[in-house]
Amino acid sequence: MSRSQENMRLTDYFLPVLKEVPKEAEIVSHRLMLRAGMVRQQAAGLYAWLPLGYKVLRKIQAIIEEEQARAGAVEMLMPTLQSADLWRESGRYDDYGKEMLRITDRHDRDLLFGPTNEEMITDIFRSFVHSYKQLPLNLYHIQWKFRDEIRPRFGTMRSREFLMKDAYSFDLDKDRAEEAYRRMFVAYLRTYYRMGLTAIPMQAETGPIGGDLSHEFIVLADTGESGVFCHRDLLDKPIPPRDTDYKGDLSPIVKDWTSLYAATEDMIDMERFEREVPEDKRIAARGIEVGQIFYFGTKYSKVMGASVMGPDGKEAFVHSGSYGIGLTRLVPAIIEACHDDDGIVWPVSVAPFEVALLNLKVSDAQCSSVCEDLYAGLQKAGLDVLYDDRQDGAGAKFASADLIGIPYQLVVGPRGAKAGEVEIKNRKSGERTTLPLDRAIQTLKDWIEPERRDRI
RNA sequence: CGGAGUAUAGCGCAGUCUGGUAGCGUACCAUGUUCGGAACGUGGGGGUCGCAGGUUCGAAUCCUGCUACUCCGACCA
Repeated sequence: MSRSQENMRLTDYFLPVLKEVPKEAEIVSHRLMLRAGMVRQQAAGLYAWLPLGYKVLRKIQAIIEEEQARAGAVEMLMPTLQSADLWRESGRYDDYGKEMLRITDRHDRDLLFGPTNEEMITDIFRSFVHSYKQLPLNLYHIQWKFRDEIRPRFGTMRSREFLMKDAYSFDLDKDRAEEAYRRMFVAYLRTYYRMGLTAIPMQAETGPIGGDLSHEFIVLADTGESGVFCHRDLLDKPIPPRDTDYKGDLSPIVKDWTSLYAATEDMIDMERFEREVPEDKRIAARGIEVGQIFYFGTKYSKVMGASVMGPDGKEAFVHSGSYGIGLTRLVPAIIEACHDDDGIVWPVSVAPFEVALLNLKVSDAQCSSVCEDLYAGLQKAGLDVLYDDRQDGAGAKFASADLIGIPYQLVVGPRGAKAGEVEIKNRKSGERTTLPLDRAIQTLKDWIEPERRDRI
């Protein structure tokens, strides 16, 4: 599993930071994403991902892929456009409503821009899988979806076009399908934790996708769109470790996480909440939904004829679930959870760069030569570094490094360069450490590597 | 989809009421002095004033229509 290493000199990069906030931006994550030059709105609910934002998106994607693989899901890629016929089979072509973008091609064939992929994956499954021996199977892809929201808002939090990971599990019966559900449940806990988020699974409505077992994963944030109620201890529950045996029984973990009451406002049973959660443990807050998992049984396999031969020689419709994570929503969700007055404060694991090397005086030969050596050394040490080699003054460099939220700033000024000293600033704590030049790289390495959360 | 707004330089805004050569800040280019928290001086470039019609000698400004975007509500990964 390789990390994306894309070191960069700022003078070669494309980072259009804004001093002023475009007036359309309402919530803090949207404002910061625009100011940090991460995205640009191209139309209502449609965003171009600029290099810095795209880099974060790819780091998020890499974490999701690692954890999906760990849980046994297999990655593939399905097209964005789908045939209407497939959706007529499931009956959803008429049910889905105006949220689904319908398209006609030159031959007058009805197409749609996929809002989700249950039909297509079921079609693929039924074409190739005919035996229980090929189960369990969990296929997923990370692909752009389109839902023609009545009112897109909050930047990429609720955009019309959005990038989503959607996984689909196939099992012989309900018990095995619930095992698949638990594998995704555990994978999700790990996925969000690795991104520096505290996400709480909550009972959820199953919505238009249908089914009878579902959890939403919610990150607490004041700007969240849904009201949530839960037990405080859920915030500190231990995350299942990387060596969790996904082939083993995961129900103790799921039971532990679901034993404490947690529900969104749509599902809340106030009486039960007050009965089960002691007053000092009650949290009533707002949250952002960053994922949802469903078990929906044979809902699609029946109507679309996806069945396998069982060990008993009988043909059975497969039991399925679907498991979504909105990547383009996760980016603002992380920012909502991780920012201060000066800008974004990225967790190391999703930061576009791990270190910002700030050359405070490019015109000073010694200062620049020290920076060049550090830049080469940091790359060699496997750190993801952005070198601010612009001609600007120190203040501008501090301000933009703070704004774009790089976790560590390695600050090199002419005075320090002469004395053989550099300074490291921790973006989150604001703490500054002055240390000898020759210890800078190793120190950063020692601080950063554990924070990547890729060994937990 | 109901309600409310906005549209003038990349971004933030003034100018519109009361029609008369389109402005400010910032960003950008050149240049000099600066250089540890978004430096300063001097000079410079950039706008069919959202679009289409109309009124008028003359429209950013008045009138009509359209479009786009934003906010509040109902809906949602």
